[in-house]
Amino acid sequence: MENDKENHFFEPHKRILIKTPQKESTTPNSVLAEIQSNLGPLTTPTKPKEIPPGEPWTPTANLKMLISAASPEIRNRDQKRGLSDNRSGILEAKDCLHEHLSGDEYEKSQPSRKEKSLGLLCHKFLARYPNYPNPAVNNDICLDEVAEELNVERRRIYDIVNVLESLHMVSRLAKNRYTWHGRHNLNKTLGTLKSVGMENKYAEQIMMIKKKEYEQEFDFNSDKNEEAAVKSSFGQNGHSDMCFVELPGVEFRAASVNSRKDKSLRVMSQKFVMLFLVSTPQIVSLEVAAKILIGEDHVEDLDKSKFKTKIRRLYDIANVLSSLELIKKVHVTEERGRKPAFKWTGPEICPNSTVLSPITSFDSSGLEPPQSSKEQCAKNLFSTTGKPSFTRHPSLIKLVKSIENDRRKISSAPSSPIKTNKAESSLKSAPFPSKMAQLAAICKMQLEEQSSELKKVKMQLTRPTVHCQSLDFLASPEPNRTMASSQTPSLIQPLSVLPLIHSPLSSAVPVIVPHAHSGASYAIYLHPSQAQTVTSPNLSSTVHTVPCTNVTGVQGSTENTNTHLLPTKMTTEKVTSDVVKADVTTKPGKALPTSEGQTSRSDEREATAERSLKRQNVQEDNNSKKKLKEDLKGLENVPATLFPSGYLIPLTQCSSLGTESILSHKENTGACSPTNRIYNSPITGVIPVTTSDLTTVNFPTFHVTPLKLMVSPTSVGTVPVVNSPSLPSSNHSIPVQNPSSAIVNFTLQHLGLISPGVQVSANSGAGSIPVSPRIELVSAPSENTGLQQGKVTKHESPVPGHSQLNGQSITVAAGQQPVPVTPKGSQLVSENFFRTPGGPTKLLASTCDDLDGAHKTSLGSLFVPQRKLEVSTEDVH
DNA sequence: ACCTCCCGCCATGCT
DNA sequence: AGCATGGCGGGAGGT
Repeated sequence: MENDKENHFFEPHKRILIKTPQKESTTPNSVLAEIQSNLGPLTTPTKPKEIPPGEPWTPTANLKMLISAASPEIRNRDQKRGLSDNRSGILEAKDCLHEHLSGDEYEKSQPSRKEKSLGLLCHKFLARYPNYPNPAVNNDICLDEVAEELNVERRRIYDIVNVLESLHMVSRLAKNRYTWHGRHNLNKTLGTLKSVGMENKYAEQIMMIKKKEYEQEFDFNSDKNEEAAVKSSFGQNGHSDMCFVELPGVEFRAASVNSRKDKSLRVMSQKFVMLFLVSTPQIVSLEVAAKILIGEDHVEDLDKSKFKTKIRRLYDIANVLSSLELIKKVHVTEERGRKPAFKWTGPEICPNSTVLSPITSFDSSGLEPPQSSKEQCAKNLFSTTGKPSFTRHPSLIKLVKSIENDRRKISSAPSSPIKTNKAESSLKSAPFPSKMAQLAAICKMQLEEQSSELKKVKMQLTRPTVHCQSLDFLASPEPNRTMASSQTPSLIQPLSVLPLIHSPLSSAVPVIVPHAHSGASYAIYLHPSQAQTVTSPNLSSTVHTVPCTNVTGVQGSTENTNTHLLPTKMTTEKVTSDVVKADVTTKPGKALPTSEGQTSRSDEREATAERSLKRQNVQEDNNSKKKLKEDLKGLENVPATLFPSGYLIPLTQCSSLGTESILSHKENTGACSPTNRIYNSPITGVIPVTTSDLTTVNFPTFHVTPLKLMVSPTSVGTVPVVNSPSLPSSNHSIPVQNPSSAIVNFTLQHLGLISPGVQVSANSGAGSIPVSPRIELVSAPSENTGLQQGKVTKHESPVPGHSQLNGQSITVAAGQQPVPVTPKGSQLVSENFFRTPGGPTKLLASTCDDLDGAHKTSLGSLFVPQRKLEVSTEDVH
């Protein structure tokens, strides 16, 4: 397989035409082997649709089918034979088939349903391309060819590609053509998604739903409160729509494509992934996922049909994700019964962070010609192309300038798809010692920054919410608690709260986000509503998360790290890039409710904006926009694009390289990410924590309690200790920490598993986790394994053995997995590559809030009521 | 009987 | 108009 992949490398697309006998294809993947410079006509060949079975003249078709059904290897072999024989070979092919099968059998031989499963198809698809494609090579994918080669309808290929696209493993080049990026961007993408998920408070939503269920079981207040809560959690508005989250450098190039509004499968896929990334146990049941996904759209109509449809779609997505080895099917056994669920087996990810890019960031500036701001937005802002110019912006000013430049570039940049190079970048990346180290460093930096920021925050009163980065610059104050906020609000008021905004600045909603993280700066417009929401006074919550801790402590050697380390100051100085964070754009206020779109491409953004406007009356936009603009100006010249509500708009920026650079910027911004997060969430009822506290430790704010959950006093008391934020990522050492500890305690107590007095603590500081934690972790072994596998192995084997776990049941409470695994080792490299391929691409949206997300996440985890779930892993397929 | 989810109709929207 | 996309849900295979 591997070999094949590599081979494919060069020949991403090759089509196998029946006509052509490709003897040559001796290579295992003969199919792939051919490289056709020409892809076939753009027009799609007719669907391969199945050939009517049995038709005499279509033996080949049958053959194909059979082959496709067969394992790739077999397939190849057969092909070789059959094909080699040649066209006439058709007969032979038949013969071959027939060898094993006689007439009836022959029919039977037709692929069974399973053989046609999307998962299997996806494996075949993935087998065609290397996990880490050489950017230098042609990695184009011709959908028609693939469909033909795999003997499936093109429709099915879309299903696969859409999911891959959601992970930025492929990007659309043009009509029928996609570019294969493999896993180079995966970690980054996942980091971004995690950040976005945090922003959206998915963890909270999950908790809400679980809680609800839990309550129902017990007949607590079940109905009333729960539903209300749930709805509320989803957003008062009704929901937050998320836009497709794009990464810099990986955007949709084809304008046409972009335009499509739906993308639902893509968006669903991203959301689904977010759920895993954000939830503590990292196990998400289809039911919960469907509810959340539906909820966003329409909480109210949970009609059955809709639910069923959603589930169907989730299965489709899950099959692809399973093929990618990012998730694995398991069953969660609750009192009610067994429910299908999936467990994340992919790499652990730090919010945004991800791997840093190596040090240098590139300036995008100059690259592209200016365009109108709209265009920029629309097209996305980041241009990837850039060359690597390093931009360290010591000061904001510089950032601003750079941003402007970027902006120009962007604007100017044609939408045309372009990819550029990148090989070099990859090379560059190579130098870095280890991604891990970098990551670790990053994490540290972030943490430090966060702490520092928190302090600052204390000082300051409030700040606009803008998610992220910008805050730093702006300065903001609030501690945030994202977590707290999330919890509280979510439960009660759900997301509506958004971010916030206390600060004076806040009034002016628009904020520019320097985008430190992403690298690109975004302008965000808040909806009036948001603003309102935001306003809540709140306190602080404390939590700050440490996103990346998990990274294992390794320090990064990278420069970045150092910079990050610099504590403080939000400022710009940190050159390094952080991670991924930047990429994601979040919605400003986003919280769930309102609007939401996070990042999206410009197009989407616009669309989203429109939607939101429609939904809500747009009123505010103008004002907010104006404000924003003003703010922006004030900040810098940076031109901001306006978008209605809550979207982040990238102001400028960098190309993929830029991304990194962007990151650096972000960093500059200051650890913003963490900080920002904090700020962002406005939490309502959260327990205020002093900043200092925050800085010091993560306090999870456990405010959670407010939730309707019934938290016992004791639990509450405990809560403070725990801090969620840190947990998630950090922890290796202390897995237990989870934010959820409080929850756990709560749960355990209720369950009677533990005495009230006992609580599981997850103190961040202490880190130690007492007994109960273990419980939570129980599942870990398997998980870890999975994770590791995923990370490490990813390359080739498409499917690492999942099966081991089969049948095992694990109790999971809520813990995250502490997997030490380094987050993507490949990242560095990949990023580089990334850039290359995507070169010119622009990012659409980037989200900032990683940090916030982290907090949220942790919060979310806290809540999770799952008291105990038994998870049985089974291999699927 | 339920879980999965394949299949392909048909709407949508770009060319 | 034609074609590329992909939403959607009927209904069948698997257990």
